[in-house]
Amino acid sequence: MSGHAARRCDRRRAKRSRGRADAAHRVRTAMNIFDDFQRRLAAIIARLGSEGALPADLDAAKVVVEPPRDPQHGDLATNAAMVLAKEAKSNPRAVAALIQAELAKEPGVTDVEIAGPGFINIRLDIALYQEVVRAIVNTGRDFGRVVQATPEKVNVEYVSANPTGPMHVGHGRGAVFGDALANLLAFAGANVTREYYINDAGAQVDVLARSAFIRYRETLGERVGEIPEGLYPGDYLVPVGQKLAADHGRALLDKPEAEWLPTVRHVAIDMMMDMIRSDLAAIDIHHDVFFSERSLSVAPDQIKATIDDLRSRDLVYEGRLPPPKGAAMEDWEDREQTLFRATAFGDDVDRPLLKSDGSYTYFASDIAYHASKFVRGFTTMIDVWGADHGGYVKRMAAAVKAVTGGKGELDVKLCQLVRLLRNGEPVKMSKRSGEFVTLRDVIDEVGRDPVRFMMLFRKNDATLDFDLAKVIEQSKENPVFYVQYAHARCRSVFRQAETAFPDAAFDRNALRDADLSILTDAAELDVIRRLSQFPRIVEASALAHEPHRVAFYLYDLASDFHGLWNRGKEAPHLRFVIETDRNSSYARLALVDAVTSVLAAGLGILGVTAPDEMR
RNA sequence: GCACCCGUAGCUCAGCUGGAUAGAGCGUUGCCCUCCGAAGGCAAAGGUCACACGUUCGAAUCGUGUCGGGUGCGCCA
Repeated sequence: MSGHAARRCDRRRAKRSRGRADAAHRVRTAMNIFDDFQRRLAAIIARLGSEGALPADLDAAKVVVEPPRDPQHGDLATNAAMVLAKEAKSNPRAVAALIQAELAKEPGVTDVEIAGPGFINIRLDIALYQEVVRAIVNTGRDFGRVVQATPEKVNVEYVSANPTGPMHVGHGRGAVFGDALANLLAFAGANVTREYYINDAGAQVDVLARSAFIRYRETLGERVGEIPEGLYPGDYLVPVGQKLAADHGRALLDKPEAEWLPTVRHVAIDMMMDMIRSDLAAIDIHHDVFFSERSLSVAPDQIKATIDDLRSRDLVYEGRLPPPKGAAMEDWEDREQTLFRATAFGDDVDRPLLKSDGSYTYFASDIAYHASKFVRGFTTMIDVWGADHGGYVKRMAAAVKAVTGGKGELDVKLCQLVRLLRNGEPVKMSKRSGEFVTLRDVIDEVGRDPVRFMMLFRKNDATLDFDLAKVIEQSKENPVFYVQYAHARCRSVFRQAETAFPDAAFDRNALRDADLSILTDAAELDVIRRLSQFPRIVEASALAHEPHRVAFYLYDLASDFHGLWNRGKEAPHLRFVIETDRNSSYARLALVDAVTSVLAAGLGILGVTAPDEMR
């Protein structure tokens, strides 16, 4: 399985607490002027409090420092006065005046003004921005990376496709999303484990085994005809049959199903997982842990242990369930069953743990699985599911609360459907015949980078149109190439520089000492401002578990850079490489180097390559 | 019937967890290559943020309700 759905209120709460924890033990490796001023502002508010100008111990939690939407308003804006006014029993503009006077004394601040209902707008010395460029040159691709003193252990479970056949494009979206999210959280300082839950225990893998057994008989010369209804018809099982024939000869043929099925199932699952792993490797996805559902119920039965534990706390009981209204339930049989008290944790109804034949429901296994995550030290769990499993989210969230005593946090990220198109026309897929467009087909046709980038260039909960023709188009219409092209152009500038200055070096050591004071043009500052925002984009997307924000940021950065590039056409003195002006060239190359690093770092988070040239 | 997701320019979508005059691409119109990569850039036009109340200094964003679209609703995973 792969699917599932989401949970809002808890997520908000989780984010707030996470934010506080982060601030407490976070160490940055690179400058973030927004955080910097956030801290300075907090200090000012505290100082005004201790001096009696403002009440002491004001709650500054809602104070933010952010870039104003309109650049006319300066470099930084804060809502501090408006947020604090009520608690200070004063009006916003009066509070603003107090803060304004203090902010104006801060180094690097050239102007502070009060605007509108009480915004405080701050203008910064250009030199401060120029130093951002130097900081990026110094830290390279680690600009924006966060190092936490005690990294939070995060488990990201993604893909988890049934080992019964090839992955389709929908799986691919979840796979890419989960992988980018894992990269992002790691970049933001978390200790991330990438996990795949193998659904190797249900009825579906028995169906897989029976399907493979037919291919086995076929390999041994039997005419099997059409694959019976209800079994997997795809010819990807032919190699499984061949493998069984090679290993067992005719030995399995005359045995009853009960005897051959475990063997066949085992071989089939292994081969399906090999195929899936290989497909994932083709888009550079590699999990740390492959967790077998079956392993939960063999040896010591962890599912039973989990249920027993919940029962001891009165969270499992025997009872009856009302039939769902509205949905067609003609075979509904009212019976007493074993139920998890999900309603005690916000779910709509209590949920069954045992099927009528006495075996565990999928949900029962999943509870034990998430209990295992908690036992292994993960308090933060992220599950990436398909949107068709939306109805499953509440019960899983309830289960995690129950099984972790409220200490574990689960965030389920749902990925909406992918519509596969070619030149705007839907690609036809027939599941019945076993012929459908697999993820591998798409990767082979368009390549890894377009698949990864386009899957991330949309919010995860919005449906995605994936056009096979457009994603390989090499034009501005295609964001993949637009961003990669910006990186290639950056590299091209350095090749140009080496030609213009054959005797010079342009490595980090040379660039970090450049005189950056000539970087004053509006287009240059646009790029630098954008660069300076990268750390807070990383932080915000990591907190929200939304890697698409990084993709959109990169698009904006690429756009700024292309704009700057073209300025050099109208205004030759703004060109990056000026043969007669070595100092200017060094400064501009430092800027280009910074753009290169941030583009590369961001693309790295998305798992997309940053090419040196694209000719 | 119930739950969750979505509704923003003609089209496809962003909107930094409540901020100031709501943005981008495509499409339309008009410009920019003897010049670091035109696979690029600049400009114009385009909006009742589905609708109605509410919360407050302030709402596309939060709450309630309505309408419209999607997904799901023991013994599938």
